[in-house]
Order: sequence, then C-alpha cells, then structure tokens
Amino acid sequence: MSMDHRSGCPINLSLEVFGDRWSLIILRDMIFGGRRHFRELLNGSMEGIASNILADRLKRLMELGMLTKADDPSHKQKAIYSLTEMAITLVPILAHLGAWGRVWLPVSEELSIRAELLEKGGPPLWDKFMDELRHDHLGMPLDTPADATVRATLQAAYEAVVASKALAASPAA
Amino acid sequence: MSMDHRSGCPINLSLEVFGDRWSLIILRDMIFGGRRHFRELLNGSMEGIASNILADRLKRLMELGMLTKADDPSHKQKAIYSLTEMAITLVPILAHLGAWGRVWLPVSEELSIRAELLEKGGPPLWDKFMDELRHDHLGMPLDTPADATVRATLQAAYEAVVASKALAASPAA
DNA sequence: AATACTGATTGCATTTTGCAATCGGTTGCA
DNA sequence: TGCAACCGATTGCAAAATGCAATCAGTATT
Repeated sequence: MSMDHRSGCPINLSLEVFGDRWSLIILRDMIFGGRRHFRELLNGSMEGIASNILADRLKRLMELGMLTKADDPSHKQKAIYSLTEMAITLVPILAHLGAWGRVWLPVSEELSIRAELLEKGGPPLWDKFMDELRHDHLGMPLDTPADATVRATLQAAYEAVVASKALAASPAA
Repeated sequence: MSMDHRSGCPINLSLEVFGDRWSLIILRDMIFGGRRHFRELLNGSMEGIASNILADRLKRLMELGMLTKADDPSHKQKAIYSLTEMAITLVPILAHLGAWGRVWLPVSEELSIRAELLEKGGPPLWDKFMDELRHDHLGMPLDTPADATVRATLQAAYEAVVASKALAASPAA
C-alpha cells in the first residue's frame, strides 16, 4: 500500500480514487452501458476518451481494486474487464450524482432518462441493479431470478427516448 | 451559458463541475468545517491547497453558481464566501462519498468520525444539517428551532476523538 | 511606527492531459 | 494465401493544469 495520501479524510481519499475527469466516466459506461472491452469503452463513450488515457485509467482502476481483467475465451487477444464489489457499490453515488446533475445542470433528455429512472426507483432499484451487476461481473447467483432486469429497463427507456426524438425530427418519414 | 460540454449526460456534467482534485475539498471544508474566509480555507484544509489554486477554484465555483462572495462588515478587505442552494444539496452526495470511502479506503479514525455520524443519521440528519446550512449561508429561518445543531454535534464528536487520541499518546500526563 | 493579517497575484518548474499516429498481433473473409 | 479490419495498447509531442515560493497593497493590532 502506498502511503502518499494527502490526508486520511474519507472524502479526500475517495477523490483520490475517482476525482478526475475520466475514471468515473469509464465506470459509468461499464456499469450502465454494459461495456466490457477496450474498444467498446473507446468508441462507446460520448465524451470521446483518448486511447492512451483509457489505457492509463484502466490500469489505475485495476491497481486500486476497482476492476479486474481476464482473457476473453472467444478471442485470443481480447481482454474483458469486470467490476469488483468496490466498484459496484458506487451505484448509489452515481445515482445521486445523476439526480443532482438533472436538477442543476443543462442535461440532455435522452442522456438523463437513466438517471431519472434510477432516481424514481430509489434504493430498492439500486439494490436490484447491483445484484445484477454482481451476477454479470462476479458470477454470483441472482437473489431474485427476475424476469425483467433493471439493466434491460434502463436500456429500453433510453432507446425509446432516442426513437421518439428521431420521429419528431422527421415527421414526414 | 458556455456550450463547450463534452456531453449532456448528468454524470458527465457533474464531473465537469467538481471532477478535479480540489473543488470538492473546498466545498467539504465550507460545509462541514464552517470555513467562510480565504485564509481559513488556505490554512484549514489538511491537504494543503496552494493559494493560487484556491483563488482559481473559488472564482470558478462562483461562476458555476455554487458560491457567492460578499464583504465582511467587520473587516473592510475581508471577503466572506457563502454556499448556494446548489452547493448545499451536495450534502447527500458527500455523505455517500464519505460512507463509501470509510468502507473501501484507508481512512483515519479522527477524520472519518463525521462521515460515520452522517451515515448513521441518514437522510433525516442530512436534511436537518442542510437546513442549518441554509440558515447560516442563505439567511433562511430554521424549520425547527433546534436546541442542538448537527453542526455542533459533528464538531464535538471530532474533538472527542482527537482528545482521546492525545490522551492515549501521553497516559502519564 | 512597526508588525501581522487580509484576499489575492506573479513567475516558474514540474506534472498531467489531450491528440494523432502508430504498433505487433489476431481474426474473418475472399 | 492474401489482406483488410479489428484487438489492446504505446509513443511522441504540445498544451494545460498543478505546486511552490515569493510578493503585493490594503487593513487591523500593538
């Protein structure tokens, strides 16, 4: 363990983990976007992260114990990244962060629909979602063998907004 | 409003506001440490912020609508900084952040006692504390004219830990 | 009159970030 | 068998952010 911390304050230490412009964006895309591969994260994030920064942050997040890396059996040089429990427990923080941003910042509708659903669902929905993440990333059995996943609900809501936007943009089609 | 945002995602926009190493530390010291003046923030933070960075962040946080500045009547060149409602609503996020850090990071006991109390108090305590902040920074009347403030409780708990540490270090005194 | 404190500002070296191009290896298809 | 597309990165370089020390003019204290 490196001891070069600015202070032992919980908030300061948390900021030292993801108090930069990219770490939490990467985790957001893995948690809510389902991205598991380098290229998915590189091309999938709307913010356009550079490949060297992505590589650096993935390495850093692994060293911090937030991610693990494994070989993808289907592709010899493909790596698959997984969230650890440490990262999965960020879900409530991301939900709060999204809710705060929706109130105070100029968010776009299609990108805030997930935050809205998470806010409305509250802690019970977060717990269910975290359970799904534990299943997908840690191989744990689902507590409740849900017929409809939170993940799918979030994804469907996002696509519905995008579709309605496209329809409104070209009504003559 | 400047439109140079990376994306309209709530989490991204939130990170653009305080996704750096210092902004949230300053807000932490104002919210939980009661700092209102430049020098208090400069010397009071355990992390040792540089004066130019402090000046830059205070200016930035004012432009973002998180802080306001006013003259201190008691001292002609003294400036007093106040939290806006936008900043006060960060309390739940800071509480979650502290709770997460307490679980996963090597926090020091004396610095995490506040996070612990906030965690135990939960949303009701946060609301009471935010009400106190609105009173102190926005001049609003207190909903409940509490005889004991959350602020004082947090401060007393911190001092108790520091005192017990000092006692354990020199038992012969 | 001297000293210390107020909110800053300046100059400069170091570190971090962002961007574009590129790398060696793997895969799928013709 | 050739070859383009894709894989997870790496490199070089410029720009920006950061950290540090010294300094500033105005104000209060002594």
